[in-house]
Amino acid sequence: MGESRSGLTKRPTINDIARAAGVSSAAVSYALNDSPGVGPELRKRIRGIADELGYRPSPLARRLKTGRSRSIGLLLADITNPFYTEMAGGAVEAASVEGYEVSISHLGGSSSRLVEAARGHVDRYESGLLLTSLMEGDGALLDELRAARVPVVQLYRRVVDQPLDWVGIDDRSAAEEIATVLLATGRRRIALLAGPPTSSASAARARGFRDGLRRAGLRAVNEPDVWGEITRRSGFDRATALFAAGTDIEAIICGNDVIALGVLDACRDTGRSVPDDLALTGFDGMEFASVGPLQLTTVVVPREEIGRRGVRLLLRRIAGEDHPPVDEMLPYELQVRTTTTGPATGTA
Amino acid sequence: MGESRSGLTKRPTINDIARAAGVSSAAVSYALNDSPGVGPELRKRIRGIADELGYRPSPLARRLKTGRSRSIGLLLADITNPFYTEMAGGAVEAASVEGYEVSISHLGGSSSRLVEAARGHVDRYESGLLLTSLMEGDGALLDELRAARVPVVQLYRRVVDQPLDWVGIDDRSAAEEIATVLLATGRRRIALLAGPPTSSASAARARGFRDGLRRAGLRAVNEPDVWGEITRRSGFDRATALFAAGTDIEAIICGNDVIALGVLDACRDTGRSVPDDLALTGFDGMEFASVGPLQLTTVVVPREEIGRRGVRLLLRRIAGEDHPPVDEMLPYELQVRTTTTGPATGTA
DNA sequence: CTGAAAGCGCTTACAG
DNA sequence: CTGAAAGCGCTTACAG
Repeated sequence: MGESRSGLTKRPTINDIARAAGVSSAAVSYALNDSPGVGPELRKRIRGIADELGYRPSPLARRLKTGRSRSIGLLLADITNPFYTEMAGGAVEAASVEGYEVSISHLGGSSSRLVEAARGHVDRYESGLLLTSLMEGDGALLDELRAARVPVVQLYRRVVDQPLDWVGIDDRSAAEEIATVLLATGRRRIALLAGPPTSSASAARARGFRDGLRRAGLRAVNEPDVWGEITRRSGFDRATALFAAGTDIEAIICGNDVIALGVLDACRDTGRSVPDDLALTGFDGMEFASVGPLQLTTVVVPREEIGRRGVRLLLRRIAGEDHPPVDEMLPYELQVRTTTTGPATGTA
Repeated sequence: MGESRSGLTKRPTINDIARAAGVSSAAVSYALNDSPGVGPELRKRIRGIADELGYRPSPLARRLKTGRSRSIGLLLADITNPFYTEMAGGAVEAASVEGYEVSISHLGGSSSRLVEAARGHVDRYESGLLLTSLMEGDGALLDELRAARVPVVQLYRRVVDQPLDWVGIDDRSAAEEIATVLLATGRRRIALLAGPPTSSASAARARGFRDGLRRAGLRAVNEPDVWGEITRRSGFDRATALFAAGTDIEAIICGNDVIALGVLDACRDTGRSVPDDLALTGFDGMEFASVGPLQLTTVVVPREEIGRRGVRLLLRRIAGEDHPPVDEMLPYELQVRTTTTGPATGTA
């Protein structure tokens, strides 16, 4: 201690204020934090000096000392995926209302970084975690977090049998509904391009699609090879393969809107028109599902609301509420648009 | 309420290891950080104990002590906007290669939070900042950061006259090119729906569009009211107004793809078909610019690469390189697609 | 009401 | 080569 250093941009600390005010640094801390321990006029004087010096508290020091923070972590597998960034937007908004900030990390598509990212948040004393894009294999991480008593909420995807809060929609029901809508147009020869079975959401949707078909006495023409990635590329490849195989298809049910985009690419390449030659359904209700000539029949998932609810659930856990795991199912909206209307080729 | 220490799960610290090994905590620090100060066999023993205890260093303590971090901050005005999240993806990737992490913050659309978010990164000893969505009015923040000697790189948008690194494309030239492509189809009565003039990118694009028109002896039919927001809503509203005013238009040049989406909505509502009734150009080259029947003529901005280059520029500054501000202009790609082809109504 | 002291978990000159 | 000590910037029992 003693001499002040002449750093180029040494920021003022609590000690600088204390020195200027002729009090202890503890008094400064009390004054700045509305804690008892200093009288009103001293408090005022200290605050004046703090303002004058342009003092900003060090969040690092505070966290280190208290072991707490008004901050939650949000893990994004791919920051480029609007499905999850919209949840993030809702989460940030809801958190900010409660005076929490959310620290977002992006795994760059490599799920092997999930564990290390989650630990990073814990190591920074984040008070809870919002987890997205969970896969079946992530149970070990959830076990670890639970053992460490870190509050966690699963957003949309989940790991089965984990006693942890979750918020999402009833994927199975929604999927059954959209299949039913499609069947009502008379199409019978239907292919199914689902997501990966390791995603709880994709699995539930596939179950619903199949339930819907079964109730009409049908099964997808490409059973059991219905699983794949939820990328545009995968949709394109799988649709192209179906077309090339000469399978006579009247409709394709897609596990999500992005897959449907890939199918549309394949239709364009093969000169098929939608819905005349081929009907199509998506899932998610992304913004691009409705642009100009393209009007995809889909299920609108309330993504922002999922983010907001996730935060609220998490904050209750952070506050110490102790109750059995909550499953929060939000309402969804079925959007029936032009990719399933228009002339049906089938006769039902 | 009150303080609930996560007591149950006390994480091991350097001191626990020291105690277990019968050495000082300093020795542990040396051993774990490859610093000299401990012999090889002691080092090995200490590491063994650390592993055994499941030790993870506290990033907070380290930052606080050293005042440094291998972490950079990335500010996103809106995490929901794919134009910028793709830059973020590139940035995270490039940073990770160099052993840096990037801490992403989202301002929820409120640019008043920009200053506070930027300060937050600085307060956390982030070693540099990647700034996006900068507007003309953000000069004061940049001044402050420069005074504080915080390395900064501007991504895409910039504030004029700021002696700071920047990476982007030549918006003016690209805009002139796309206007020229449109003019080559014979359309003469053209409207311009630009972004806000306070965005350096929107302004440069507008300049380029106008240059292109001027070279053909034309000006936009809606001059000088060409400015607006870069939202789908704004595109819809502005196009609807033009249509309602009965202005005879053969084409609309849009400041970006999202605006073009709104124009497409308006075309759909008014029964106009693209490009027969109305030609259309976008800008950005977003993924949704090319889905099935919609094939928008646009300029593809290398978004990921901008993120990567931004990181590299920033890391050089962090490493202490001292040279005049760099303007890094990346190549772009003109995508001429169906919204400008097809029957021209004009005669050139 | 007030202040001195200890300590969060590290790193790093500095002596031995 | 080794370890003791100081300190990063805070907070919070604790004693006066």
